[in-house]
Amino acid sequence: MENTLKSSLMFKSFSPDQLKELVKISALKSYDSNQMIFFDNDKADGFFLVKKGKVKIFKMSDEGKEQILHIFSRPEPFGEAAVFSNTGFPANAQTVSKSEIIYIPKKELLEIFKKDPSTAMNMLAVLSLRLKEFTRLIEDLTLKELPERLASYILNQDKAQGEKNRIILEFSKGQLSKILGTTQETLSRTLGKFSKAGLIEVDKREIIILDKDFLSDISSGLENLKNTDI
Amino acid sequence: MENTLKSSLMFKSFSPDQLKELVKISALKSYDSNQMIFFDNDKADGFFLVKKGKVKIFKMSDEGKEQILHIFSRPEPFGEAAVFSNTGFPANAQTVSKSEIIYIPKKELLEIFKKDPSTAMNMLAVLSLRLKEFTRLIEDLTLKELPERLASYILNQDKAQGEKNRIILEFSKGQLSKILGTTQETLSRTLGKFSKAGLIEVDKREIIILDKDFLSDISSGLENLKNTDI
DNA sequence: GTTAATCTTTGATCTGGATCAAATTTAAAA
DNA sequence: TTTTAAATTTGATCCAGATCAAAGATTAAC
Repeated sequence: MENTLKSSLMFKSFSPDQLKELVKISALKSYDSNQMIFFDNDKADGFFLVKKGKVKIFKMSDEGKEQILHIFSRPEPFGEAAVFSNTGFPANAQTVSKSEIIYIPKKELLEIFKKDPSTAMNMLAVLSLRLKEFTRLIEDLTLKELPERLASYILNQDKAQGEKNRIILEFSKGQLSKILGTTQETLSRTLGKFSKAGLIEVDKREIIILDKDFLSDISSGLENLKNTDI
Repeated sequence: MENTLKSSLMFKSFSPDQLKELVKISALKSYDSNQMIFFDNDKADGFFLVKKGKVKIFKMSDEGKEQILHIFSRPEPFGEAAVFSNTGFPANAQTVSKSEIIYIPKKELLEIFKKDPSTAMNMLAVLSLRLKEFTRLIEDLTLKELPERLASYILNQDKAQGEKNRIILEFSKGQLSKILGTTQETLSRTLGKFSKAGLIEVDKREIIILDKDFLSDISSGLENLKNTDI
């Protein structure tokens, strides 16, 4: 647990003693895959940190359509905003795989902030980055078309996985479609289009990048496949 | 200037002395209507607070399409996130009307935080609320249809303007369409549909609410005008 | 290894809202 | 007031992506 806490942006500056104290007030909980952690609007008495596994934060419409805001992995915190605004959680949280989650109660956290104001500054940085990320998400979802978003996703993922021109999708295509703000069917078709155009090769959860330049042009809106006669 | 600062969520707990000190480090600047305050990605050395007028925060695509994230008025702060994440501004800022803006430089602000940690807590609350708002914006833009968003907007605005069943639009319909994530033409048509269905009456920038219940049903997705033969 | 459950793909069709273009209306300037 | 510019409306058409339905492919369970 210490390792996870220490490696997080929030508590990275903690001394061994502070970490010990933090561990004392934290609780560790195991979750199966697809288990709900909290629901939109639930009262928030604390926040969470992923120790193991993956957690998706998402909104859901009455008709059951789902938009994923973010999928968190180790050692990212989630649910923090609700703690400081004294409101309910702003969205739903559910595991995407078997997970272990650290829970840090609000009351004790505020004590820590008092003792060590620099923690609050770290938290400000965390929230600011999150805000910036959401700004980009809004931009992507409202000003860009799906091929653009998909190409960006593939390239980002390639970078994150070590620029091997070959990525393994972290989650199912169904989940991915909900991150990209589309449906399973449309994602499937768009991947198909990319394949036929010779940009990628898809095999189950593996994607091999064949034409990075073109993919990059699509991701920045310079190119599209509309006039490509495939 | 003191009044604006004091009435903001961030500095509401400041003593007269603290306020005086804050005023000393702040700068006041006047802007014409439609003047840019900063651009997406600009380096951020401080943040802003609206003293007078209105400021829109927005993203813009290469093709010139624009999505408004928020329009701020007195005494709301904007551009704060960039200060704490040490990154550029996450979007563009431009006045929507003649405005007066208070500028608070980063370096001095951090000093204040050190002296008075409770300010940092206020800032955490501000950022958290903003985050929650963006979460709702993403939900609205991706999971709801335009009539739903428009009905919500009208009802919210009515509440904000004193529940008089009669609202005056704060800005042009062109701007409004960019808040609602659509185009001028489509907004015009949707307002027209609402009018024909007897829900509202539109006269220039004035909207009179005739059927609040139906409007409310539309805003929560319970109703739509698809089967209404108008 | 067979069966069942889950994911993914493919085909056919539909639709909300965008786009293009032109006419009106409203507001600002001279 | 008249002129000019800007904002808004209306009409015609188009399209990205959703939806519905069904077949195929993977994966997990027994």
